[in-house]
Amino acid sequence: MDRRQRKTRRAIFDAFTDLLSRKEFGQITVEEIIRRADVGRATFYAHFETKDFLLKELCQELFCHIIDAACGQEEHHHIFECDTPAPVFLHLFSHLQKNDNHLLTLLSGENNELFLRYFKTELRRLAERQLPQFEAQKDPRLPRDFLVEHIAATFIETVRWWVKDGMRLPPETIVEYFYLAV
Amino acid sequence: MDRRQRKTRRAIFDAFTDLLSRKEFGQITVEEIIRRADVGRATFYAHFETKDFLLKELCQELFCHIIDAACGQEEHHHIFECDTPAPVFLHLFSHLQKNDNHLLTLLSGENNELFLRYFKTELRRLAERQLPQFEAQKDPRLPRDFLVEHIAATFIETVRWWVKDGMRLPPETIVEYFYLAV
DNA sequence: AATACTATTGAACACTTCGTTCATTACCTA
DNA sequence: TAGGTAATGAACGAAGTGTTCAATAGTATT
Repeated sequence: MDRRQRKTRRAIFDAFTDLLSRKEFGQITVEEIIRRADVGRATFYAHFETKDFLLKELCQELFCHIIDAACGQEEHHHIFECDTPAPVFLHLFSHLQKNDNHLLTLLSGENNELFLRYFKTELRRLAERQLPQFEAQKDPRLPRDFLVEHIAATFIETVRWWVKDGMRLPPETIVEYFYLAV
Repeated sequence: MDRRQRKTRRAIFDAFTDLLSRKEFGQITVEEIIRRADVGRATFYAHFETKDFLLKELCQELFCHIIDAACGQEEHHHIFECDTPAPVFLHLFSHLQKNDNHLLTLLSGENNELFLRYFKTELRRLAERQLPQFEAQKDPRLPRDFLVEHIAATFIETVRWWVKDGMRLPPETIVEYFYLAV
Protein backbone atom coordinates (compact mmCIF):
# COMPACT_ATOMS: atom_id res chain seq x y z
CA MET A 1 0.00 0.00 0.00
CA ASP A 2 1.20 3.43 -1.00
CA ARG A 3 2.58 5.48 1.86
CA ARG A 4 0.22 8.33 0.92
CA GLN A 5 -2.74 6.02 1.25
CA ARG A 6 -1.55 4.79 4.61
CA LYS A 7 -1.10 8.34 5.82
CA THR A 8 -4.52 9.60 4.84
CA ARG A 9 -6.17 6.43 6.12
CA ARG A 10 -4.45 6.91 9.45
CA ALA A 11 -5.33 10.61 9.52
CA ILE A 12 -9.00 9.88 8.86
CA PHE A 13 -9.13 7.12 11.47
CA ASP A 14 -7.50 9.37 14.05
CA ALA A 15 -9.78 12.31 13.35
CA PHE A 16 -12.81 10.08 13.45
CA THR A 17 -11.75 8.38 16.69
CA ASP A 18 -11.16 11.76 18.20
CA LEU A 19 -14.60 13.02 17.21
CA LEU A 20 -16.32 9.84 18.35
CA SER A 21 -14.97 10.31 21.84
CA ARG A 22 -16.76 13.63 22.04
CA LYS A 23 -19.82 13.57 19.83
CA GLU A 24 -22.55 11.21 18.86
CA PHE A 25 -21.97 9.33 15.64
CA GLY A 26 -25.06 10.80 14.01
CA GLN A 27 -23.93 14.33 14.73
CA ILE A 28 -20.52 13.91 13.13
CA THR A 29 -20.34 15.13 9.54
CA VAL A 30 -17.91 14.19 6.79
CA GLU A 31 -17.10 17.89 6.71
CA GLU A 32 -15.76 17.76 10.26
CA ILE A 33 -13.81 14.59 9.67
CA ILE A 34 -11.94 15.88 6.66
CA ARG A 35 -11.33 19.24 8.27
CA ARG A 36 -9.78 17.61 11.33
CA ALA A 37 -7.92 15.02 9.28
CA ASP A 38 -6.75 17.79 6.95
CA VAL A 39 -7.71 15.80 3.90
CA GLY A 40 -9.56 16.70 0.73
CA ARG A 41 -13.21 15.85 0.34
CA ALA A 42 -12.62 13.76 -2.74
CA THR A 43 -9.87 11.90 -0.91
CA PHE A 44 -12.24 10.83 1.83
CA TYR A 45 -14.67 9.36 -0.64
CA ALA A 46 -11.81 7.64 -2.47
CA HIS A 47 -11.12 5.72 0.75
CA PHE A 48 -14.55 5.18 2.26
CA GLU A 49 -17.87 4.83 0.53
CA THR A 50 -19.78 6.48 3.40
CA LYS A 51 -19.42 7.40 7.05
CA ASP A 52 -20.95 4.06 8.02
CA PHE A 53 -18.30 2.11 6.17
CA LEU A 54 -15.65 4.13 7.93
CA LEU A 55 -17.11 3.12 11.27
CA LYS A 56 -17.30 -0.49 10.21
CA GLU A 57 -13.68 -0.64 9.12
CA LEU A 58 -12.54 1.13 12.26
CA CYS A 59 -14.37 -1.35 14.47
CA GLN A 60 -13.06 -4.30 12.55
CA GLU A 61 -9.53 -3.09 13.02
CA LEU A 62 -10.04 -2.41 16.73
CA PHE A 63 -11.85 -5.56 17.79
CA CYS A 64 -10.15 -8.10 15.59
CA HIS A 65 -6.92 -6.82 17.04
CA ILE A 66 -7.98 -7.00 20.67
CA ILE A 67 -9.43 -10.50 20.37
CA ASP A 68 -6.40 -11.81 18.54
CA ALA A 69 -4.22 -10.32 21.25
CA ALA A 70 -6.22 -12.03 23.99
CA CYS A 71 -6.16 -15.35 22.15
CA GLY A 72 -2.46 -15.01 21.46
CA GLN A 73 -1.65 -14.57 25.13
CA GLU A 74 -3.80 -17.53 25.92
CA GLU A 75 -1.31 -19.81 24.27
CA HIS A 76 1.19 -19.16 27.03
CA HIS A 77 -1.25 -20.72 29.46
CA HIS A 78 -2.57 -23.44 27.25
CA ILE A 79 -2.03 -26.07 29.91
CA PHE A 80 -5.02 -24.67 31.80
CA GLU A 81 -7.08 -24.22 28.70
CA CYS A 82 -9.14 -27.32 29.30
CA ASP A 83 -10.11 -26.35 32.81
CA THR A 84 -11.58 -22.94 32.18
CA PRO A 85 -11.61 -20.28 29.51
CA ALA A 86 -10.77 -17.69 32.15
CA PRO A 87 -7.46 -16.56 30.68
CA VAL A 88 -9.00 -15.43 27.41
CA PHE A 89 -11.78 -13.39 28.97
CA LEU A 90 -9.54 -12.03 31.68
CA HIS A 91 -7.11 -10.87 29.03
CA LEU A 92 -9.93 -9.27 27.12
CA PHE A 93 -11.00 -7.24 30.13
CA SER A 94 -7.37 -6.34 30.81
CA HIS A 95 -6.80 -5.14 27.28
CA LEU A 96 -9.93 -3.06 27.39
CA GLN A 97 -8.73 -1.37 30.54
CA LYS A 98 -5.22 -0.78 29.25
CA ASN A 99 -6.73 1.65 26.75
CA ASP A 100 -5.08 0.10 23.72
CA ASN A 101 -6.10 1.96 20.59
CA HIS A 102 -8.10 4.41 22.70
CA LEU A 103 -10.68 1.71 23.20
CA LEU A 104 -11.40 2.81 26.73
CA THR A 105 -11.92 6.38 25.53
CA LEU A 106 -14.35 5.20 22.90
CA LEU A 107 -16.21 2.85 25.18
CA SER A 108 -16.63 5.58 27.78
CA GLY A 109 -18.04 8.04 25.26
CA GLU A 110 -21.59 8.48 24.06
CA ASN A 111 -21.15 5.88 21.34
CA ASN A 112 -20.35 2.85 23.43
CA GLU A 113 -23.58 1.17 22.29
CA LEU A 114 -22.33 1.44 18.74
CA PHE A 115 -18.98 -0.15 19.46
CA LEU A 116 -20.34 -2.85 21.70
CA ARG A 117 -22.64 -3.95 18.90
CA TYR A 118 -19.68 -4.46 16.60
CA PHE A 119 -17.71 -6.03 19.41
CA LYS A 120 -20.41 -8.62 19.88
CA THR A 121 -19.99 -9.88 16.35
CA GLU A 122 -16.40 -10.79 17.10
CA LEU A 123 -17.29 -12.18 20.51
CA ARG A 124 -19.73 -14.62 19.00
CA ARG A 125 -16.86 -16.31 17.19
CA LEU A 126 -14.88 -16.45 20.39
CA ALA A 127 -17.80 -17.84 22.41
CA GLU A 128 -18.27 -20.56 19.85
CA ARG A 129 -14.70 -21.69 20.30
CA GLN A 130 -14.95 -21.60 24.09
CA LEU A 131 -18.35 -23.25 24.18
CA PRO A 132 -17.35 -26.66 25.61
CA GLN A 133 -16.25 -25.10 28.89
CA PHE A 134 -19.60 -23.41 29.35
CA GLU A 135 -21.78 -26.28 28.23
CA ALA A 136 -20.77 -28.30 31.27
CA GLN A 137 -22.23 -25.74 33.67
CA LYS A 138 -25.46 -25.08 31.84
CA ASP A 139 -28.64 -27.04 31.34
CA PRO A 140 -28.39 -29.22 28.23
CA ARG A 141 -31.88 -28.21 27.17
CA LEU A 142 -30.56 -24.85 25.99
CA PRO A 143 -29.96 -24.77 22.23
CA ARG A 144 -26.36 -24.40 21.19
CA ASP A 145 -26.79 -21.09 19.35
CA PHE A 146 -28.87 -19.69 22.17
CA LEU A 147 -25.99 -20.38 24.52
CA VAL A 148 -23.43 -18.79 22.21
CA GLU A 149 -25.59 -15.70 21.96
CA HIS A 150 -26.06 -15.65 25.71
CA ILE A 151 -22.33 -15.82 26.42
CA ALA A 152 -21.49 -13.04 23.97
CA ALA A 153 -24.35 -10.92 25.26
CA THR A 154 -23.43 -11.40 28.90
CA PHE A 155 -19.86 -10.38 28.16
CA ILE A 156 -21.05 -7.24 26.42
CA GLU A 157 -23.46 -6.42 29.22
CA THR A 158 -20.73 -6.90 31.77
CA VAL A 159 -18.48 -4.50 29.89
CA ARG A 160 -21.33 -2.03 29.57
CA TRP A 161 -21.94 -2.13 33.31
CA TRP A 162 -18.23 -1.89 34.05
CA VAL A 163 -17.86 1.14 31.79
CA LYS A 164 -20.90 2.88 33.23
CA ASP A 165 -19.37 2.43 36.66
CA GLY A 166 -16.21 4.18 35.48
CA MET A 167 -14.14 1.00 34.97
CA ARG A 168 -12.93 1.23 38.53
CA LEU A 169 -13.09 -2.45 39.43
CA PRO A 170 -10.05 -4.55 38.46
CA PRO A 171 -10.36 -7.00 35.55
CA GLU A 172 -10.06 -9.89 38.02
CA THR A 173 -13.27 -8.88 39.79
CA ILE A 174 -15.11 -8.21 36.57
CA VAL A 175 -14.22 -11.55 35.07
CA GLU A 176 -15.53 -13.14 38.27
CA TYR A 177 -18.85 -11.31 37.92
CA PHE A 178 -18.97 -12.42 34.32
CA TYR A 179 -18.56 -16.07 35.32
CA LEU A 180 -21.08 -15.86 38.12
CA ALA A 181 -23.64 -14.27 35.83
CA VAL A 182 -23.23 -16.34 32.69
CA MET B 1 -57.13 16.77 23.97
CA ASP B 2 -58.67 18.14 20.81
CA ARG B 3 -59.98 15.48 18.46
CA ARG B 4 -57.94 16.99 15.64
CA GLN B 5 -54.78 16.60 17.66
CA ARG B 6 -55.60 13.01 18.49
CA LYS B 7 -56.24 12.25 14.85
CA THR B 8 -53.00 13.67 13.51
CA ARG B 9 -51.03 12.09 16.32
CA ARG B 10 -52.55 8.73 15.50
CA ALA B 11 -51.97 9.23 11.77
CA ILE B 12 -48.31 10.06 12.35
CA PHE B 13 -47.78 7.12 14.69
CA ASP B 14 -49.40 4.75 12.22
CA ALA B 15 -47.44 6.02 9.26
CA PHE B 16 -44.24 5.85 11.26
CA THR B 17 -44.92 2.34 12.53
CA ASP B 18 -45.68 1.25 9.01
CA LEU B 19 -42.44 2.68 7.68
CA LEU B 20 -40.38 1.27 10.54
CA SER B 21 -41.52 -2.23 9.68
CA ARG B 22 -40.00 -1.83 6.23
CA LYS B 23 -37.09 0.59 6.39
CA GLU B 24 -34.25 1.42 8.67
CA PHE B 25 -34.91 4.30 11.02
CA GLY B 26 -32.05 6.34 9.62
CA GLN B 27 -33.39 6.04 6.09
CA ILE B 28 -36.85 7.30 6.96
CA THR B 29 -37.38 10.98 6.27
CA VAL B 30 -39.90 13.38 7.73
CA GLU B 31 -41.03 13.90 4.17
CA GLU B 32 -42.12 10.27 3.89
CA ILE B 33 -43.84 10.28 7.24
CA ILE B 34 -46.00 13.28 6.52
CA ARG B 35 -46.76 12.09 3.00
CA ARG B 36 -47.96 8.74 4.30
CA ALA B 37 -49.76 10.28 7.27
CA ASP B 38 -51.26 12.85 4.94
CA VAL B 39 -50.37 15.67 7.24
CA GLY B 40 -48.80 19.07 6.65
CA ARG B 41 -45.13 19.61 7.31
CA ALA B 42 -45.74 22.33 9.86
CA THR B 43 -48.23 20.07 11.60
CA PHE B 44 -45.63 17.40 12.12
CA TYR B 45 -43.26 19.82 13.77
CA ALA B 46 -46.07 21.17 15.91
CA HIS B 47 -46.40 17.69 17.43
CA PHE B 48 -42.86 16.37 17.51
CA GLU B 49 -39.65 18.28 17.88
CA THR B 50 -37.69 15.80 15.74
CA LYS B 51 -37.86 12.30 14.34
CA ASP B 52 -36.02 11.01 17.40
CA PHE B 53 -38.62 12.38 19.77
CA LEU B 54 -41.29 10.73 17.70
CA LEU B 55 -39.56 7.39 18.12
CA LYS B 56 -39.16 7.96 21.81
CA GLU B 57 -42.83 8.73 22.37
CA LEU B 58 -43.89 5.78 20.25
CA CYS B 59 -41.70 3.41 22.26
CA GLN B 60 -42.91 4.79 25.53
CA GLU B 61 -46.48 4.20 24.53
CA LEU B 62 -45.78 0.69 23.29
CA PHE B 63 -43.66 -0.64 26.12
CA CYS B 64 -45.32 1.02 29.06
CA HIS B 65 -48.52 -0.50 27.79
CA ILE B 66 -47.19 -4.01 27.39
CA ILE B 67 -45.48 -4.10 30.77
CA ASP B 68 -48.51 -2.73 32.56
CA ALA B 69 -50.60 -5.37 30.84
CA ALA B 70 -48.29 -8.14 31.98
CA CYS B 71 -48.20 -6.82 35.53
CA GLY B 72 -51.94 -6.43 35.60
CA GLN B 73 -52.51 -10.06 34.68
CA GLU B 74 -50.03 -11.06 37.30
CA GLU B 75 -52.41 -10.01 40.01
CA HIS B 76 -54.72 -12.86 39.15
CA HIS B 77 -51.95 -15.22 40.16
CA HIS B 78 -50.57 -13.30 43.05
CA ILE B 79 -50.70 -16.31 45.31
CA PHE B 80 -47.71 -17.74 43.42
CA GLU B 81 -45.93 -14.46 43.27
CA CYS B 82 -43.55 -15.32 46.07
CA ASP B 83 -42.45 -18.57 44.50
CA THR B 84 -41.38 -17.36 41.12
CA PRO B 85 -41.78 -14.33 38.88
CA ALA B 86 -42.67 -16.66 35.99
CA PRO B 87 -46.18 -15.32 35.36
CA VAL B 88 -44.98 -11.81 34.62
CA PHE B 89 -42.28 -12.83 32.19
CA LEU B 90 -44.42 -15.48 30.59
CA HIS B 91 -47.12 -12.91 30.02
CA LEU B 92 -44.58 -10.55 28.54
CA PHE B 93 -43.48 -13.15 26.01
CA SER B 94 -47.10 -13.98 25.27
CA HIS B 95 -48.04 -10.38 24.66
CA LEU B 96 -45.08 -9.94 22.36
CA GLN B 97 -46.19 -12.90 20.32
CA LYS B 98 -49.82 -11.85 20.19
CA ASN B 99 -48.73 -8.91 18.06
CA ASP B 100 -50.46 -6.27 20.15
CA ASN B 101 -49.80 -2.85 18.68
CA HIS B 102 -47.86 -4.41 15.81
CA LEU B 103 -45.03 -5.09 18.23
CA LEU B 104 -44.17 -8.35 16.55
CA THR B 105 -44.02 -6.62 13.19
CA LEU B 106 -41.68 -4.00 14.57
CA LEU B 107 -39.49 -6.45 16.43
CA SER B 108 -39.14 -8.59 13.32
CA GLY B 109 -38.11 -5.65 11.16
CA GLU B 110 -34.69 -4.12 10.67
CA ASN B 111 -35.09 -1.84 13.63
CA ASN B 112 -35.49 -4.39 16.40
CA GLU B 113 -32.22 -3.23 17.99
CA LEU B 114 -33.73 0.20 18.33
CA PHE B 115 -36.88 -0.99 20.04
CA LEU B 116 -35.16 -3.46 22.29
CA ARG B 117 -32.97 -0.66 23.61
CA TYR B 118 -36.04 1.29 24.67
CA PHE B 119 -37.69 -1.85 25.94
CA LYS B 120 -34.74 -2.48 28.21
CA THR B 121 -35.30 0.80 30.02
CA GLU B 122 -38.74 -0.37 31.06
CA LEU B 123 -37.51 -3.86 31.86
CA ARG B 124 -34.96 -2.53 34.31
CA ARG B 125 -37.80 -1.22 36.48
CA LEU B 126 -39.54 -4.54 36.26
CA ALA B 127 -36.39 -6.51 37.12
CA GLU B 128 -35.86 -4.33 40.15
CA ARG B 129 -39.28 -5.23 41.46
CA GLN B 130 -38.79 -8.93 40.77
CA LEU B 131 -35.27 -8.99 42.15
CA PRO B 132 -35.87 -10.95 45.37
CA GLN B 133 -36.87 -14.05 43.42
CA PHE B 134 -33.65 -13.99 41.44
CA GLU B 135 -31.32 -13.12 44.27
CA ALA B 136 -31.94 -16.49 45.90
CA GLN B 137 -30.53 -18.37 42.91
CA LYS B 138 -27.51 -16.21 42.30
CA ASP B 139 -24.21 -15.75 44.05
CA PRO B 140 -24.49 -13.01 46.72
CA ARG B 141 -21.17 -11.52 45.63
CA LEU B 142 -22.85 -10.00 42.57
CA PRO B 143 -23.74 -6.33 43.12
CA ARG B 144 -27.41 -5.53 43.15
CA ASP B 145 -27.41 -3.21 40.14
CA PHE B 146 -25.25 -5.62 38.19
CA LEU B 147 -27.88 -8.28 38.72
CA VAL B 148 -30.72 -5.98 37.68
CA GLU B 149 -28.86 -5.11 34.50
CA HIS B 150 -28.12 -8.76 33.88
CA ILE B 151 -31.76 -9.80 34.20
CA ALA B 152 -33.01 -7.05 31.90
CA ALA B 153 -30.25 -7.78 29.40
CA THR B 154 -30.86 -11.52 29.40
CA PHE B 155 -34.55 -10.94 28.76
CA ILE B 156 -33.76 -8.66 25.83
CA GLU B 157 -31.22 -11.11 24.44
CA THR B 158 -33.71 -13.92 24.72
CA VAL B 159 -36.28 -11.91 22.81
CA ARG B 160 -33.68 -11.00 20.21
CA TRP B 161 -32.79 -14.66 19.70
CA TRP B 162 -36.45 -15.64 19.61
CA VAL B 163 -37.23 -13.04 16.99
CA LYS B 164 -34.24 -13.95 14.85
CA ASP B 165 -35.48 -17.51 14.88
CA GLY B 166 -38.85 -16.36 13.57
CA MET B 167 -40.67 -16.48 16.95
CA ARG B 168 -41.65 -20.07 16.25
CA LEU B 169 -41.13 -21.47 19.73
CA PRO B 170 -44.04 -21.06 22.18
CA PRO B 171 -43.74 -18.52 25.02
CA GLU B 172 -43.61 -21.40 27.51
CA THR B 173 -40.38 -22.73 26.00
CA ILE B 174 -38.84 -19.30 25.69
CA VAL B 175 -39.55 -18.37 29.27
CA GLU B 176 -37.91 -21.66 30.27
CA TYR B 177 -34.77 -20.78 28.30
CA PHE B 178 -34.81 -17.38 29.90
CA TYR B 179 -34.87 -18.91 33.40
CA LEU B 180 -32.17 -21.45 32.59
CA ALA B 181 -29.93 -18.73 31.18
CA VAL B 182 -30.36 -15.98 33.68
C1' DA C 1 17.55 11.13 -12.94
C1' DA C 2 13.92 10.52 -16.08
C1' DT C 3 9.76 8.01 -16.47
C1' DA C 4 5.12 6.41 -15.88
C1' DC C 5 1.84 5.77 -12.54
C1' DT C 6 -1.25 6.94 -8.85
C1' DA C 7 -2.99 9.66 -4.90
C1' DT C 8 -4.43 14.09 -3.37
C1' DT C 9 -6.48 18.44 -3.94
C1' DG C 10 -10.13 21.93 -3.88
C1' DA C 11 -13.60 24.08 -5.98
C1' DA C 12 -17.85 23.57 -8.05
C1' DC C 13 -21.90 20.85 -8.91
C1' DA C 14 -26.83 19.18 -8.33
C1' DC C 15 -29.45 17.17 -4.95
C1' DT C 16 -31.71 16.04 -0.57
C1' DT C 17 -33.26 16.97 3.90
C1' DC C 18 -34.12 19.82 7.66
C1' DG C 19 -36.71 22.91 10.62
C1' DT C 20 -39.12 27.51 10.46
C1' DT C 21 -42.27 31.05 9.05
C1' DC C 22 -46.87 32.96 8.12
C1' DA C 23 -51.15 34.12 6.25
C1' DT C 24 -55.22 31.43 5.26
C1' DT C 25 -58.55 27.95 6.02
C1' DA C 26 -61.03 24.45 8.65
C1' DC C 27 -62.58 22.57 12.74
C1' DC C 28 -63.88 22.09 17.67
C1' DT C 29 -66.05 23.19 22.03
C1' DA C 30 -68.50 25.76 25.26
C1' DT D 1 -73.04 31.02 16.97
C1' DA D 2 -68.69 33.05 18.44
C1' DG D 3 -63.89 32.73 19.85
C1' DG D 4 -60.10 29.87 20.11
C1' DT D 5 -57.05 26.60 18.40
C1' DA D 6 -55.20 23.28 14.96
C1' DA D 7 -54.02 22.22 10.26
C1' DT D 8 -52.34 23.72 5.83
C1' DG D 9 -48.93 24.32 2.16
C1' DA D 10 -45.80 26.91 -0.04
C1' DA D 11 -41.61 29.03 0.37
C1' DC D 12 -37.25 29.83 2.73
C1' DG D 13 -32.22 29.54 4.19
C1' DA D 14 -29.04 26.52 6.01
C1' DA D 15 -26.49 22.42 6.07
C1' DG D 16 -25.02 18.13 4.41
C1' DT D 17 -24.30 14.57 0.76
C1' DG D 18 -21.71 12.33 -2.80
C1' DT D 19 -19.62 13.29 -7.50
C1' DT D 20 -16.79 15.34 -11.03
C1' DC D 21 -12.52 17.03 -13.07
C1' DA D 22 -8.41 19.26 -14.27
C1' DA D 23 -4.24 20.46 -11.88
C1' DT D 24 -0.64 19.17 -8.68
C1' DA D 25 2.43 16.43 -5.95
C1' DG D 26 4.35 12.08 -4.30
C1' DT D 27 5.97 7.23 -5.29
C1' DA D 28 8.11 3.34 -7.59
C1' DT D 29 10.73 1.56 -11.42
C1' DT D 30 14.28 1.50 -14.63
